[in-house]
Amino acid sequence: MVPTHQSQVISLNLFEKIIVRKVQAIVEHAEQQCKKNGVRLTEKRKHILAALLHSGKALSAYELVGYCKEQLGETIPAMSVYRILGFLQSQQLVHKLDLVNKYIACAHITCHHKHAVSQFLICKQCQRVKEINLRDSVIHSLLQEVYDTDFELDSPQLEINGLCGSCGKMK
Amino acid sequence: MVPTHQSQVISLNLFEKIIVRKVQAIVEHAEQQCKKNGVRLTEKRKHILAALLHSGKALSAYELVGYCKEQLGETIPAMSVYRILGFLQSQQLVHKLDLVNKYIACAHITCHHKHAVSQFLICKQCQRVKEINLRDSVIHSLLQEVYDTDFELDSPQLEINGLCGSCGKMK
DNA sequence: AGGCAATATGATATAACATATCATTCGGGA
DNA sequence: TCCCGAATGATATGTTATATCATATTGCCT
Repeated sequence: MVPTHQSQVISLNLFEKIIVRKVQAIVEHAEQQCKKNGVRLTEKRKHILAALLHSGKALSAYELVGYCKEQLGETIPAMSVYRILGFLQSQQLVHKLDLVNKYIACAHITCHHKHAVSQFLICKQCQRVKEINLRDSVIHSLLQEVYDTDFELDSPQLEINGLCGSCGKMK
Repeated sequence: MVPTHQSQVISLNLFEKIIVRKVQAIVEHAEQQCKKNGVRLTEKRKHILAALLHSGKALSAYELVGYCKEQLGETIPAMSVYRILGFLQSQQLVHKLDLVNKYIACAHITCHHKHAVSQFLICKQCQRVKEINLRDSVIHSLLQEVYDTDFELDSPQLEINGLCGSCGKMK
């Protein structure tokens, strides 16, 4: 069933409201975490984190500058964005994807358990990113094999290019 | 036993000669391969490939510009280096390491068997790179698990940061 | 050999990503 | 309230990469 234009608008608005509320909740959670760690999640930092959460995808530093300008009417210098991203990374609230030079909000901010190092599947078509945790057995054999070649890994963060389900189907 | 200065010099020269000869052999092999594929490995392209092989590590495009200038007395514009790197990648003679924005000669140019997609272990201290091939079983379970999350990988090229054996020992 | 088409390279400009450094402002405790 | 340290702003510059048009080289066909 194809929805009418009218119903699309309504459901998009609803959807948007739900997202905004979710983002707020996550940001507040992050703020508490920061307080616990003796650091501050300032307004600017909240804006950047919220922007990443809201966009739902990986953004470059300069894309974040644009996002803040357009969505929040706030001009944040690129230098500040980089500093803030650095801070958010130090708090594990954001991860950098070196494969595409973009930044993404951690998918596990509100998880209470200590979360493992993640693997990232990056869709090279729509740029959406899925943060997954491979099974321990896979990680373990990977680490073991790398260790056997006389290399030490600090962490099994992996970034892998591919096509997500929906882009794959469109081929 | 600590070698004398004199013997060090001699062995370094010897070592260097052996390396140079090896590089030549690999470049010639690459040239034959290219001919077979109906493309040309021009002088400039040979220089870039040889520079990568000779350095034994991953280099950025601009580092290659410097290398050619210093070692070969030849000034190649950065634009050309990028184009040549693109060509070499298309021929699988060079791989790009997105994690560090550098380029490395393929470790298997002279192998006759059709070679698999590789994994790269990148030492974040000395920048040396080890190109390995994980066991099929590991790759297979990795691919399977990614597939289960509704993602398609085009290739299991992995880039992993860590410390190589010798840098690890120095810690 | 001569000329044509395709390929390769040069030159120049500019975009995209990132850091260094010094100045200014903000926030919270004595 | 004043002071200190943390955060942000402003400016400059470094690094990585691509776009585009001009020139040169190569291989091929006649």
